[in-house]
Amino acid sequence: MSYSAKTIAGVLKQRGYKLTPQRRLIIDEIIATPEHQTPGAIHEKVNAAHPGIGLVTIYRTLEILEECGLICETHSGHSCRSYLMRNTAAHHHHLICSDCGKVVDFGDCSLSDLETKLMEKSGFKINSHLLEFLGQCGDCAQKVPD
Amino acid sequence: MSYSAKTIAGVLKQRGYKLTPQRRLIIDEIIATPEHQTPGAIHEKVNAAHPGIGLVTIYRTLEILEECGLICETHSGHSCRSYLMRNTAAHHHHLICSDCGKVVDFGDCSLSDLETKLMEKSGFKINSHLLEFLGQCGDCAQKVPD
DNA sequence: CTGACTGCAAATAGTTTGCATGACG
DNA sequence: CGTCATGCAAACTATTTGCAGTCAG
Repeated sequence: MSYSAKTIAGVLKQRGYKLTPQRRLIIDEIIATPEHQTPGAIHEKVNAAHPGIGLVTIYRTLEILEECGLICETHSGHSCRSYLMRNTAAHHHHLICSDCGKVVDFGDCSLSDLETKLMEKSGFKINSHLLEFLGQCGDCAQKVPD
Repeated sequence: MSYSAKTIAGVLKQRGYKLTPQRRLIIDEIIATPEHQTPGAIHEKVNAAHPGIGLVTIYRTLEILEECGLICETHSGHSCRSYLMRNTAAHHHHLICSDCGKVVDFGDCSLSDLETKLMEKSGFKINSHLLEFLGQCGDCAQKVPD
C-alpha cells in the first residue's frame, strides 16, 4: 500500500498545514484510487460524495501534497497534469495503462550507464530524467477489444 | 542539420497540403531554432518579422507538421506542449537543457531489457515509452551563475 | 482568538471552432 | 476554378487570483 491517511496527516501537520475535512476527503480519494487522475476528476468524485467542495480547493490541496512529495505528476499524452499517490519516496518511474489508467511504479531504471554515456557525448550535465512506459496492463490486455 | 525546407515542402505536397507563405515562415522559424518552442513563442517570432499571421495558423500548421512526423513534442516541466524540429524520423528521445532550452536527440536508448523485465514483472504489455533527460547543456553549465 | 483554509466569482492562459474571404495548384 | 488555408472573433477548457466569511488549532 501507499501512504496511509495518518502518515499524510502527520506530514501536513509537520509542515504547518491544517488538516481540514476537505483535505481529508481529497487525500482519501487519492489513496483509494490507484490510477492517476486530473484535478477535475478528483473534484467530481469528491463532490459526488460530499457536494460543496470547490475545484479551487482541489488545486490548492494538490499543490500542497505535491510540495510535500506525497503525490506526483504524470505526463502521458496531451492532457498532462494528472496526479497520483506516491507509493515510495524514492526516485521512480511509471508504467501507465493506456486503457484503464492504472499506474505501476518502478524504481529499477537502469539508466545510469546511458546517462553517463550521454553526458560524455553531448556535454550535457544531466540532472534528472522523466521516464514513462505506456501500454496495457494485464487486465486490459486480456479483454478482447470489441 | 535537420530536414531542409525543401524536404518539408515536399512532404507536405505529397500529403496534399498546400505550401502557403505562412507555412513557409513557420517552417523556417522551426528550422532556424534548435530549441523547442511553444506555439505562442513561434507566433511571436514569426509575427515580429511578418505581422498579420494568426496564432490559429500556427496551431494548425504545427498539427499538420506533427502529423507528418516532421516535428515532435516535448513534455518537460509544467508547460508541456512545445514543439521542435525532428532531426530523425526514427524512434528517439530528448535531452533538454533546463537553462536555454536546447534539445539534443538521441536514439540509443537501451531500454529493451528493462522493458522486457517490466513486462514480465508487471504483466503490462508495453507499447511505447517517453524518456527525457533534463540538465544543462555544455554552454550553460560553463556559465557561472550570477 | 488568529491565521490559515474555503468557496465563489472573476481573471488569465492556452487551445479550438465557425465562418467568410482569399490564395494555391 | 474548386478546394484548402487564413484570420478574426468567439467559444471552451484548464488554471489562478482576489476576497470575505469560516474554521482548525
